[in-house]
Amino acid sequence: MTTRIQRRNRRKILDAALDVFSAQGFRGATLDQIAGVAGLSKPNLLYYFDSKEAMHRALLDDLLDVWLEPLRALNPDGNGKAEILAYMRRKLQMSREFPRESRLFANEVLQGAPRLGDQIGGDLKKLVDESAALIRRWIAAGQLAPVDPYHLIFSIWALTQHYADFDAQIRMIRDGADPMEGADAFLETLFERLLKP
Amino acid sequence: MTTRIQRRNRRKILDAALDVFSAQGFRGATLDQIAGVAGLSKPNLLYYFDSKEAMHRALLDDLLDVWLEPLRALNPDGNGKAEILAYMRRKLQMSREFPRESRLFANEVLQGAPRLGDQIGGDLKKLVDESAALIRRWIAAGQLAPVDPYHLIFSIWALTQHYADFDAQIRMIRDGADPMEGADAFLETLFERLLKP
DNA sequence: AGAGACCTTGACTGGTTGGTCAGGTCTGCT
DNA sequence: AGCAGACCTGACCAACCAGTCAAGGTCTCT
Repeated sequence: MTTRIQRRNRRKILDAALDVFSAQGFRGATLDQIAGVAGLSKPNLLYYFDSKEAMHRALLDDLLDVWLEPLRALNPDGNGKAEILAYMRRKLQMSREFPRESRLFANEVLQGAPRLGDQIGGDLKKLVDESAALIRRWIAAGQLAPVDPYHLIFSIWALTQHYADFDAQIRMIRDGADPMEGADAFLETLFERLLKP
Repeated sequence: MTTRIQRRNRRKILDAALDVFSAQGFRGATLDQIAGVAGLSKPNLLYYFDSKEAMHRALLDDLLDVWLEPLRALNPDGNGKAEILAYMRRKLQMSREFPRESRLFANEVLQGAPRLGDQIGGDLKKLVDESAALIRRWIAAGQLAPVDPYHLIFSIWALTQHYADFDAQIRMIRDGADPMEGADAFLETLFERLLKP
């Protein structure tokens, strides 16, 4: 049974942990930092989670579901090009709404995905393989230009997540303007032209 | 004056540091790991570099020059579309040849570029601004489809570096096959279609 | 109100890490 | 050979860090 206080504090801790892990990486983050952001004492963090690693794992477990939802939402009966464009838009929207999650994921993968290897090799791979097969069917049906489906998926990931992951760089180059200003239109054009049969 | 031994050992240390920093991030890396990879003792590392941070800075200083060289090589008198495509090819080649450097850079930017802020805000921004102006001239001359030059540059960075930075993920999805297999052809098609006037 | 479970924390511990230092070894030069 | 300077290291230190624990505070339910 979980109490009201438990729910509130677990949420506060995970939110703070996401702040810190996504900005510093797993090893760079300290429990003191997380405790500071959460407004709780360090021993109290460890009352709710067994270890620093448990917090990280809890975040990653939640993350993968959310992260893959847009890909799962591809509709096999829809129009190929429209579906891919919609997928791209959803991914871009996620970078806008959940930049911390994007950076958490990026940190993890950059370091070889030591704590995420199983799920990437399992669930994620399966979903990507299925989506690739679906894209191939769309191509065969003439709804999409013939492009490699894997690279197509990777390119959507790369382009959309770049705005969240490299936010600091883009912001400095663009003098602090919203890094994603104009991104929608640009990506729309890019994929429109790439995919036109 | 620098001796032969100094040159050899500095090189060994920076190479080992690049290995470790790019795989673990700055805070995640330890001097013991670097010493192990370099085959030198920890105090010996500190005989050649004042601190852990000095090693990191030395790497970043070297890096930015190499990293921006392809962008500097844009030829204002060349054909716009051909120049951009050539730039993309050079960037992709760099991801292939220098994946560790790419990941070092990604780690740094992901964490807000705390040790690279000045250079990104200075040299890099200046170079990008100039390149963007050049791209606009090419567009005005009808050599290139009218796209936002900043987003065009970002898209090249995103797509090419993704193969180095997210290597672990791509490798798992593609069952260990060379992650960049087919990338050249895919990106060629993508930018060809995007940029055709 | 009172009992009992739940929540919180100051003080501590053992291990790790960046960095120091005194003294020893090697190298290149005459 | 012998010397000066460059190179190297074991032993050490202070700071930091994840995690523990006993003791005290708070909430909830009757």
